[in-house]
Amino acid sequence: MWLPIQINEQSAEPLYYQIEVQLRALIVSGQLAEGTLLPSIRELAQMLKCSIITVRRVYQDLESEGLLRTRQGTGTYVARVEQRELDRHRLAAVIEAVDNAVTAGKLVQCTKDEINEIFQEALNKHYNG
Amino acid sequence: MWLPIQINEQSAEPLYYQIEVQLRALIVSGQLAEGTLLPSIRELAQMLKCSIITVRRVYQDLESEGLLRTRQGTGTYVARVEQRELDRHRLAAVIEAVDNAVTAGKLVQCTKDEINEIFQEALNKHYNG
Amino acid sequence: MWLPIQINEQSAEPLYYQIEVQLRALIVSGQLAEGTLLPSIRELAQMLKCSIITVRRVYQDLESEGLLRTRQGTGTYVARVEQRELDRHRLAAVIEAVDNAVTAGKLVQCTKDEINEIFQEALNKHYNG
Amino acid sequence: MWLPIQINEQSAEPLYYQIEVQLRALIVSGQLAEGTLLPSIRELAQMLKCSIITVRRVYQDLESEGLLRTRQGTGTYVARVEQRELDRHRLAAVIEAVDNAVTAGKLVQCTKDEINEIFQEALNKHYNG
DNA sequence: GTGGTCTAGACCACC
DNA sequence: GTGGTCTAGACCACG
Repeated sequence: MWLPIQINEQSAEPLYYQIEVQLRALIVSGQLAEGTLLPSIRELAQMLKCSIITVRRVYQDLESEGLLRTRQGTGTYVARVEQRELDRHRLAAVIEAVDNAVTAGKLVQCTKDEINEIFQEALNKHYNG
Repeated sequence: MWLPIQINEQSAEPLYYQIEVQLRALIVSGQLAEGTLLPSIRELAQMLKCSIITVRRVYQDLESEGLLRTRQGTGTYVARVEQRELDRHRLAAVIEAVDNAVTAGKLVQCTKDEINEIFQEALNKHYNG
Repeated sequence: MWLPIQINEQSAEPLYYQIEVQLRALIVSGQLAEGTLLPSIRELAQMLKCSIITVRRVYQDLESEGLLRTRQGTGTYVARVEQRELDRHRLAAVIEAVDNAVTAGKLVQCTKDEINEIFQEALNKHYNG
Repeated sequence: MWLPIQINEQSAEPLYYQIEVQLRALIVSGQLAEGTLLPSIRELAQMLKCSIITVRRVYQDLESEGLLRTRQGTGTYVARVEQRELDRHRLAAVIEAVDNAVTAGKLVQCTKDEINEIFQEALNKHYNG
């Protein structure tokens, strides 16, 4: 089984965190359906060329968030989560990132229009580019 | 001399980083004019209730960015920076934060409208709230 | 032949252990009489939708406790056990679980009354609810 | 700084779990007040004669439960938690253990009186013994 | 000094 | 085969 997860060696972000963010996104956006069996820890470690321990941490963190479910001897599955909870998870990270951006703008005394312009530019770059 | 810098103990961001961001914003947005004498390292550390080491790091970082200038025995001043350079600095952090937010949105497959709505909400919260 | 054994997929307890506890309870409480022929390993595995290995482990464990007896080619039977031995088995698990509960209460400095109240509530929930 | 934590080498319970249970109990029962600085990871590892990693896991788990707060370079503190939340934490483990005990009793068809008797015995043993 | 990340590798329990 | 625990040790970031 293959997962669309990219690791950026250059990034300052910890390895485990990069993986976590992307795997969480796959789950909460419904690209990995409830009940899906994920690759084993060893497999994913090999795929991502990182240590078993790093993958273990990812699975463990997401399990403690209630998004994954592991059973010894069986494997790791996408957990059953209420739709409402899923939506909350899905938008939480976005809302926080947007809030950070606006806060950064206010800090350097951007006007509402000024920051909105920057935002529309970014939006066009990502969605039309 | 007082500086409008707030430290958030709860935040996961390192102390030095929180201070750096805010002090940089004060400079590049013109709230601290060229030539202004900043508090001494010891004074600022006392004001912010943090370690001297932390403040030293902030001053050093901003000096290496060319925003501050330290004179032996006199103190630390806001450096002379070209207006063009200043503008670049001013918007750089905002642009990056905005880009992060849009990237986060794309990761969980938000539509352009969906993320725009979140953004307008944040904008209203911060500017009209 | 049907056995009233429930598997809880959500529980952290290993599969084999859940089955063992319930099957043991059926025997020591007399709900499965001495000499009763149990389902074959394959049958029970099918009934419980679990692995044959898991059921084999259960039968082996209970046989080594002297509660089951396997005859080559015939099947697995409830063994002959002295009444005294049966009673000991029957209460052993309960006594241990109760002891754990009281220990947990002491750990967080519950008073005798406090923990007794919790216990009476649980008792009412299970027996009158 | 000393912490009243006992490790049972013989127990089947994982090391990290034994430590977690006891440290959590110290916090939620108020024996470690809000804001208390805990021993450093290295210190506690030495005190308990276990690996640094084991202690790290304990601190990390309790932090993700919101009971601890760590800051790099500073140390690990008892977090600020609402009293209501604290009470919930405090009794949750007890309620669960008591429920398990009653369930175990029902499984072997104990009467209400029978299990109550076992419970009162345990209570007397622990509190008057 | 503190905690945070990542590694390699051993051994056990479960299915 | 699977995940779970525990170890030792290196290196980095923060204060």
